[in-house]
Amino acid sequence: MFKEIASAYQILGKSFFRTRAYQNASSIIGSLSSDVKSLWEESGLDSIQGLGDTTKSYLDEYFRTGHIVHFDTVKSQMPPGMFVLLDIPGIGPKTAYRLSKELGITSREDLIKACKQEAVANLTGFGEKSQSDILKSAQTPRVKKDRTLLNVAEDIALSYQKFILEDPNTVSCDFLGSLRRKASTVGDIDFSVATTNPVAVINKFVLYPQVEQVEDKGDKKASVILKTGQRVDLMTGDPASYGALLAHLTGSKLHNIALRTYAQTKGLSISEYGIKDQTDVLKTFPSEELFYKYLGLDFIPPELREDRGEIDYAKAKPLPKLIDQPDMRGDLQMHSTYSDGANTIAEMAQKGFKLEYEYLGITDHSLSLNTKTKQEILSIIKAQKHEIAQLKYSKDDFKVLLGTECNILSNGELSLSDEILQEYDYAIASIHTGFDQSKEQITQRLINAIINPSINFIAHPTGRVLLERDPYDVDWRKIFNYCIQYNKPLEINAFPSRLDLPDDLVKIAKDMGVKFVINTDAHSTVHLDYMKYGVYVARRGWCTKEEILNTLSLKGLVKILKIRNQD
DNA sequence: GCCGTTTTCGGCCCGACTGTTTTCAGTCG
Repeated sequence: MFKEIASAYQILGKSFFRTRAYQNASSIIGSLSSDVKSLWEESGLDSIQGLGDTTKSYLDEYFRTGHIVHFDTVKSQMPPGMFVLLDIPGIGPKTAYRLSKELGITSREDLIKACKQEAVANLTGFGEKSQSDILKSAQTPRVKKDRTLLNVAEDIALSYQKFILEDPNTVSCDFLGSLRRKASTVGDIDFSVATTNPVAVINKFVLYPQVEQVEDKGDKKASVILKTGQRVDLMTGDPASYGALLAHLTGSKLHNIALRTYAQTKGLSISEYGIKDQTDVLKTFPSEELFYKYLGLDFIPPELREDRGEIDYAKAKPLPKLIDQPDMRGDLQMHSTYSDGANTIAEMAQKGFKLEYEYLGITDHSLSLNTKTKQEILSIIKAQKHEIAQLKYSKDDFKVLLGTECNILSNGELSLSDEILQEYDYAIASIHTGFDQSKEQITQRLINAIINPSINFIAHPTGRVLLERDPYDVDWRKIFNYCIQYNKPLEINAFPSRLDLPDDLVKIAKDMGVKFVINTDAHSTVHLDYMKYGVYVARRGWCTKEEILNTLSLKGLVKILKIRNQD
């Protein structure tokens, strides 16, 4: 909606900067990891940087009434159909306006017809080439999903990177954009290459066997579409000035804008080639470290480059030392053949040992007292404990814990009694049913679990499944306060389709004082390798190892997390 | 419309690529 109003303002000749403010609002809202309506309900949007009073009042109006009167008024002054055309790549506000105004086009189909009838090429300012480009673009079916899960994008990018590195002209090759910032989902897959022979590298780039079609190919950059549907962009740069190129293309867009605005206050102008001072002399930087240093800033890790205050922070003091994957000493949520896992407890444990963890917790889904008697459940727990006791490892400080993932039922109760829960070394609680309940109901269900002394932490707190299922409605500020009061951490679920809590809620919770555990929720030994994705989320939430409890030794963990049966 | 290390007015990120309008406008990232 904000993007549409920006387009309309552009046509109406409103101030360029006012127009851009609407584009910025659209970018800011689009770059949030959480749903803007949830944030509105939490805090009145004050936690979002960059939205001014006007924008916030429009959002407020929208969430209260379902529409924005001012927006309706503005849009009614535009030809109908203009906004539909804005979705077509290559068509911006001016083009959309002219096509809908002068040719009466109101749909993609109209546009295709007009191109075929040569009507577009006859407009002044348009020619045959424009017409055929527009036709092609309009006929290209919308991609099924415009974003890809981070782990999928990473796998694709690693193979592609290997291919690019085969070319002797490639000095180095890096990921860029949302992929490098480790965002939970990735749009385009972006690469940069440092080279003194960009043409050779670009020629290699387009020959990758997985390429379906080459979209653009110039002297400096190229774009292709893969058979799997993703768009991949390559940007090349000279090794001597590669630092500024990396910074420019890593973004985010909002970070770049903030960085350039900051540079201006020092009389400096930043581009992907380097930094110019007031005498217009370009200074170049082979590395990003030198680039940020020249600006008087602490090096900003890519995960923090989201314009969430990182520039002010890097100016004033060193940025927090973010948690790193080697800090992780254990994994506390996974499933075995006792529930829906593919591997046995022994196999999961063996893999955890190989990952050099100090401890690992098996947390099969809880059995229900509806289908099993208490005695049956207790005997299964006994069997699991026996199986764990038989495990032997070359290092005697590796420990396998027995936990359970207990359902928070729709009526707010837990699926197991306290008496049974106490048999486990620890218990985690999570919601698997009743997703559609009201915010009050879901919040209360989570609170019930948090205040229960048998529950050690809450797993995948928002319930979202990326690209598939929205999170349920929760009063997060209230939950975070309960977590602090009852000393209960929240899980950062590392499973790539969950990544839950989302990074922006992690930052809010962290700032309030909430602690976390990062777990894979593995359903097979292979999934235990997903830990890194949870670490990325924690990094994007500004977490140091101090906020993540499973960076502690077993002894420390037992004490802080109140793990049972560990004398 | 937004915002503050020249702060409540006056400025606002920077460049590549493309097509067409021979010098620039539109779109994109």
